[in-house]
Amino acid sequence: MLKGAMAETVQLGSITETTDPRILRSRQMLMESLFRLLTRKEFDDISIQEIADEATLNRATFYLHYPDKNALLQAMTATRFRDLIARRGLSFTDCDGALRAIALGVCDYLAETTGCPGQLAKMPLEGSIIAAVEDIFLQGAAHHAIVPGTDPKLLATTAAWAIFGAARRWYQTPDRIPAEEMAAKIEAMVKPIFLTASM
Amino acid sequence: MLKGAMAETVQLGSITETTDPRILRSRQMLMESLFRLLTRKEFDDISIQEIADEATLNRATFYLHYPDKNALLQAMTATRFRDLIARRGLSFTDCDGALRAIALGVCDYLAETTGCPGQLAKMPLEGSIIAAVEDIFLQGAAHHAIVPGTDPKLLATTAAWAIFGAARRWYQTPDRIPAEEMAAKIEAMVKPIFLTASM
DNA sequence: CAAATAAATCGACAAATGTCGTTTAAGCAT
DNA sequence: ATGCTTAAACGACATTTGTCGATTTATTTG
Repeated sequence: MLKGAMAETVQLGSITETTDPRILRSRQMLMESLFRLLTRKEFDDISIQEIADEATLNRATFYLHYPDKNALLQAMTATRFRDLIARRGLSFTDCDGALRAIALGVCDYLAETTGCPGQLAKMPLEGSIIAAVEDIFLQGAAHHAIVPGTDPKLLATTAAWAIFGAARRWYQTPDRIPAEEMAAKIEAMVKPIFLTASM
Repeated sequence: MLKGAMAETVQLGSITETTDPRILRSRQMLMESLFRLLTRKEFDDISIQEIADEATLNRATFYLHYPDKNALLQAMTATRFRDLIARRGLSFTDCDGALRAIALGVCDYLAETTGCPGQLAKMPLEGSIIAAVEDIFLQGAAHHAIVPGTDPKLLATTAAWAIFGAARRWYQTPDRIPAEEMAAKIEAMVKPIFLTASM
């Protein structure tokens, strides 16, 4: 898979900020197209041609922005999840109960976006959601006194994976408890990770 | 993607045990083929035809057992990781330091199996390794006094994701600390999850 | 405004994917 | 040993994928 120039910018890793309205517009339309199609069909049954058609873009244009379907799903998920968090004004700067609020955000996102719980297994959302949660933690870490021997990145990663894993299990459970209740449980489990001393 | 009969048994979820030597043989050969090919090429660059050829099986036979390449990778990873753990005789029944040993197992598995750290990002190993770790925890839970309000499954899932996430970060880090050292860190972070009271 | 830059379109291509119906042969039960 | 069951092989098919080169069109810069 030779990855091509891909419109100058890269999706994962360090992003060369783009202002070009054409690029922004194309990517946005692709993400919205996929989202719309997902309400009707399963991810696996959606072809890149369909996504391009729905976005009124040429198929080749798709490949100019994303290497494959998964990358688009990834990008879409990251964007939508970040928006959800942003709408709720979570930044971990207002540190109180932020952990619970983030957990709740993940639960809600899974519940409102993913159609069928069984389908979740196939979708590679992990990367995007986990990365977003990780980022929030890291932002928060900047506002805290840094415990000497501790690696904030490792803590953020570990906590993010723990939260996502727990939320995922919750969502896949047949008869779920309320999201709020689950968020409280997650908070209780994950909080101690951050209190890890002597590392 | 109509999933077809798939040789009577299913990969994920409840597995209808098979004794038929033909089935066992085919699956084993496919897993070994993929492993061998992975030492030479990247996962993305391996076609199903190649896997089938390497296994001296027909391509159609592949689809009799796995819906796609990812499912095979998943199965292969689960099998190999379980073997690694089994070779080390880890069962969490010998509870002391088992958590650290499992963390070490995950680190070692990633390091010895995955070729390039950057490639890891694309591979959906999560499901398989995490599921295996989860199982080990659940086995262990059976040997412990069950704390009333606690859900062992949730704890197992959360801890498993935390461990995998941490190990994954470690493996992707350019200049890694020794695996043993990392395992100790992971143990320190994850242990408190199991001590969560009042859930 | 005009020229340079770069994104989007178009058509085409070889390759890979996923699925079928049919045939061959291995495993299993009586 | 005989026959039933079912896995594996085979060949074929329509579709999707990923990539190209060439062209058109939109944006930015000077």
